[in-house]
Amino acid sequence: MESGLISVDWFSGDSRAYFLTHLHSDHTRGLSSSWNRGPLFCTRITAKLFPIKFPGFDLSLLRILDTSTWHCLSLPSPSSCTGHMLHVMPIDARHCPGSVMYLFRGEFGRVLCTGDFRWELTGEDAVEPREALLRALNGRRVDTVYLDNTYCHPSHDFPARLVAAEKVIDIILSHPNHDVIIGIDSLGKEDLLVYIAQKLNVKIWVWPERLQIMHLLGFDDIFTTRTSLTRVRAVPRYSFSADTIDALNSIHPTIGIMPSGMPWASKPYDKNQKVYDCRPDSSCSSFKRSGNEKASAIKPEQIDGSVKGAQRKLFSVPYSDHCSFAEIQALLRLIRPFNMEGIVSSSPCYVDPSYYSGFCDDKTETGRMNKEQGERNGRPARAILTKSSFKRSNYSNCYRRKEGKNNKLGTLGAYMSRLKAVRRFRRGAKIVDTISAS
DNA sequence: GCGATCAGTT
DNA sequence: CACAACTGATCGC
Repeated sequence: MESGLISVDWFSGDSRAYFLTHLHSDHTRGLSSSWNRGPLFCTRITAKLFPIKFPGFDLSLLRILDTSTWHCLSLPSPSSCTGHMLHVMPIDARHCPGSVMYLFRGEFGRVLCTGDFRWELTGEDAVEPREALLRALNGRRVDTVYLDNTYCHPSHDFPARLVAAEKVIDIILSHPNHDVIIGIDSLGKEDLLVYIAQKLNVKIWVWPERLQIMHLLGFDDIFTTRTSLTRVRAVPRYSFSADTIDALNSIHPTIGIMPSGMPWASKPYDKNQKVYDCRPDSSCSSFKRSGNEKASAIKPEQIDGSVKGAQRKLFSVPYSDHCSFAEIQALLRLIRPFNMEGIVSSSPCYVDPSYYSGFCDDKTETGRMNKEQGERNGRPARAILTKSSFKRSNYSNCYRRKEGKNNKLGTLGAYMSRLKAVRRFRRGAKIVDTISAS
């Protein structure tokens, strides 16, 4: 007999409590305006944005948690009359407004669910999350981390966002008479836009729904929906293409800036090369390395010969709201997890994070499995994280801690026994508590 | 109408 | 090339 205790970014199953890391749609699968399965924990900012994403949602279900402090929760046990006591600390994930990681402490040990996150090594804002995590762990290790492994590969090497933002400023300044279109999503990249507004002393146009979000986030004077007030406009990324730029250029000279994409991903791994090429003629989505174009450059005409003109006006800047490989390593050095699970496994170069990061103990099942699997398959991937098998199965014991009390985590005989995470259908984890009620 | 799924888009 | 985050079509109920 088993049922769920807590779920993170997973809203379909039956759990005692639900935790949401942030409001991007790939983390809210199963949530809807009519959702009412139980208490839903999130940050104050996420709660504030909830009615926009889910109009009519029963807000009395929301439980707001402050970041960087421990919260003690008593949850009814899924399968026994005794309650479960657990502690949770939300830690600013620096991914998008309201985003957090959750550090849980309970009979199951210490579990960190990162959600999507960025872990920049420099900058004022990076200090508090790091210190909160250090304080919370107090020298202890994390038993299991569910990791945002989006860019968990040595080839994913890109700068801090402030550096990328400076690139954007350079691009705009070198086109003083152009209109500027920046592709963004419904949440995230606000810091970039604010930076542009302040550095260049301009307002920034956003579409009406986005203005509403900006106001909820407390940005009152920077954004506008009046096109006449500014030459800089942020538009929905999915409505933004080379064709759009072409069309706009028939009216007025316009450049486009994509603060994401992943131009750095096409760069072959080479630790001696660190080139961030934002020139338009290196194409909007390719990475040309001086002196060795053959290796990685995708010529504009290879992408679409018909829009070569527009390609020259489209700039890709490596402004990422996910960790670089180095940042993932930095986090892992800090938490020294016994086990880890990636929450994303869609990239073909992707694999289990521990394969590249080298942070799972070789002693652990996870670490050993990865290495064996990698060698067997000739490519470093672990079977349980592949697309086909990842969808609907249970992976009992796949990440059970090997050291300690013979897998027994806690005195009630509770085992952390199952991870469910789904690839692009959802990026969440259900932590299921199995009580061996004999 | 509603959730689940799939096929697209930048 | 393909990512994250998104829209839209289709399905069964």
